Amino acid sequence: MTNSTKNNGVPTLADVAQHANVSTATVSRCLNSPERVGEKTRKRVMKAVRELGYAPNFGAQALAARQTNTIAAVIPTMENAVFARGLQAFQEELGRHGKTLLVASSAYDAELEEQQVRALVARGADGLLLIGYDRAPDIYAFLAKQQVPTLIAWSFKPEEKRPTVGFDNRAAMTELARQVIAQGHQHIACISAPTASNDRARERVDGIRDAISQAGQNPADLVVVETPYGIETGERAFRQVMTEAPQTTAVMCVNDVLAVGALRAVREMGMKVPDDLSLTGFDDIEIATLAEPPLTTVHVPHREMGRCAADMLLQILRGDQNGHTLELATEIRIRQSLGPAPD
Amino acid sequence: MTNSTKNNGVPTLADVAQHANVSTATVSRCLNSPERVGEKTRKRVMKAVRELGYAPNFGAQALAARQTNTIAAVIPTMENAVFARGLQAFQEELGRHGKTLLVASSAYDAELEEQQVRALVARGADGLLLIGYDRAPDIYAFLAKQQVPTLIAWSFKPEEKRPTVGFDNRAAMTELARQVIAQGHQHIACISAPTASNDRARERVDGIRDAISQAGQNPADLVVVETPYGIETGERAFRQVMTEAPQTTAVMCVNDVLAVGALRAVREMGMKVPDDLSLTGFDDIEIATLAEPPLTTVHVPHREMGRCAADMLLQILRGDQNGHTLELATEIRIRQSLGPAPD
DNA sequence: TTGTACGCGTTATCAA
DNA sequence: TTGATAACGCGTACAA
Repeated sequence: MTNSTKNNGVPTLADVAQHANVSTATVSRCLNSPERVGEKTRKRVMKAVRELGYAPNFGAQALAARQTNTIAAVIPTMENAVFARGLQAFQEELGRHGKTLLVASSAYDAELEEQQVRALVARGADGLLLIGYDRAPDIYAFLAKQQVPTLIAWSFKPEEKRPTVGFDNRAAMTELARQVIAQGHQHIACISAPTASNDRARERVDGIRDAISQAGQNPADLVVVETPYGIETGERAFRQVMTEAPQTTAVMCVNDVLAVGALRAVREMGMKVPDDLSLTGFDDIEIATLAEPPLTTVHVPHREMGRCAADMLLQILRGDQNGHTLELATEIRIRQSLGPAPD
Repeated sequence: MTNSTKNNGVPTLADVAQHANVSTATVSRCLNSPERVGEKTRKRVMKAVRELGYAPNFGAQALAARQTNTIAAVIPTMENAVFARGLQAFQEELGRHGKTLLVASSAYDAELEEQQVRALVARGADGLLLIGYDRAPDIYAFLAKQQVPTLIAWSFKPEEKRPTVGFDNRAAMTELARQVIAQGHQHIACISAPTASNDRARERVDGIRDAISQAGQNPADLVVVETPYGIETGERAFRQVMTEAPQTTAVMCVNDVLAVGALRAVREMGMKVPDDLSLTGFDDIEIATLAEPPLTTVHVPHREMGRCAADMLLQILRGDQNGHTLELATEIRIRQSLGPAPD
């Protein structure tokens, strides 16, 4: 009985070896370090590989080689264009280096994220990409114990020492808020994603407060409405803002999608942007320029972040001991949704 | 020397077994079929698992169990919201059943797709999700040989017998084109993605031709400009359309993103939609309603498709021999970008 | 209910 | 340059 017959018809190394009249070791070498095999032998082996349609068994390979060439990422959701973009670039760069991407999404749920991390590590991920710093300490402990190199993206706090590629959410939002204040707005409100386990959102809100302080006003006065991600939720949140703080003249949203939702609500309520009310977003995804009027927002280099994340993680896996922290620059994009405060 | 010391400090089944004073078999059973283990023993074992931070070694598990619990998908790009959405739903449903998603994107490149498929299969994917029917026959042959259950999504042709979940691109577009023609448009043009290895795009274009035929006109007269995916490319394509066929009064795009690009070009050229020119899209993603004016388009249930795809693939993996073909309904969404033909 | 022992398909070490 | 063979960590018949 040939091996082939046993293994469901899927050819194994042994089958190839038999077919080419060499040992399994030689076949393995042909595939992994061809230069260490004689020209003639190699040709014969490769022919056998093709003829049998051989592909290595992943489990066996992973077990013996102690690595999977697989990198995992846990993101909040692929439906958010910022993550889709970043991940696309991340994957492309990984692919160039022979690595495969394993993805899971947490739906912005901390507990689910923990499950996903464990699942992906169990699936043999050689490295891991996570979004933002916020998570339970035991996740970090688990990753340390399992020795899974982990890179944090989308956040950057100078005082954090974990390997990171991201931008300073707080500083970026402060800068944007300054511009809003410079337009004479005294009553600013904020629509935010839930900040409980999302340092990106929290930092952005705090960034607004920083600017308010710097302008000599009381940051505690900032009206903040938290709501899950989505256009519709942004719409509802805006109505809530205007109920709680009808004197508001500028609404700063922590992302473009919420801002577009708010924009809709503004229209439905019969007001004009920016004449009656100014609006800002964050991320600078396509809908920011498509919106009517186009959104003032913070441009974030998502693709570059994805690409850099891949490079850095690869470097860490290679054992490079350089400082693995990279801060990317953001840029304020002033567009028509921001105007002077009405009298 | 304990096993633990050998294995880089990462705990193995044997470590847990020793820690809990049972055999490795018992630990394995605790994890995979807890009901076959005594209450007390199980508690002790699970405690050891937690204390040691044990996670099963993927390679070993895959090798022994002969399956990876991993499903792979190759999509054109995650940056296209339709795939991001579908894949998100696909992943959520898989997660509910303990499966992990492996993704790769082909950047709409047939050759790259082939590489990705081979890579993912080599990574031990238990099943595969592909977009559309079009691909080289040897890919299908390879998948058959490797016995990897494969499901096609985003397309549905009644005559194809491969497991499929999708919609009839051609019929949907025909229906939309009928509505355009009903508005009096005699000179229709089309902006399409490259049709060479993309049956979805090709079918949509052919759908327009069908409607033209049915209206008693010559389908060969349809002006078609092909261009890669993107807003900017849509813009350029529109200019080309108006150069080649200035008499055009309606431009049908094979997706919303191209349509939004065209919409921009229309504006820049000083024309009005829909007064001077009508425009349609396909997919009904968010930008379709955000555009000014909102786009007439074909609504596609992307999330449902993703969810169904997961269910069907899971069913196939389980060995269910039912007919694995599901046609989803699309729906025309008439919005303001479509108006009567100008005189 | 629990334990023993073998097999899974590779890689890597060592010798030839 | 090539071959024999021992890991690799887990699942699972089979035995107890």
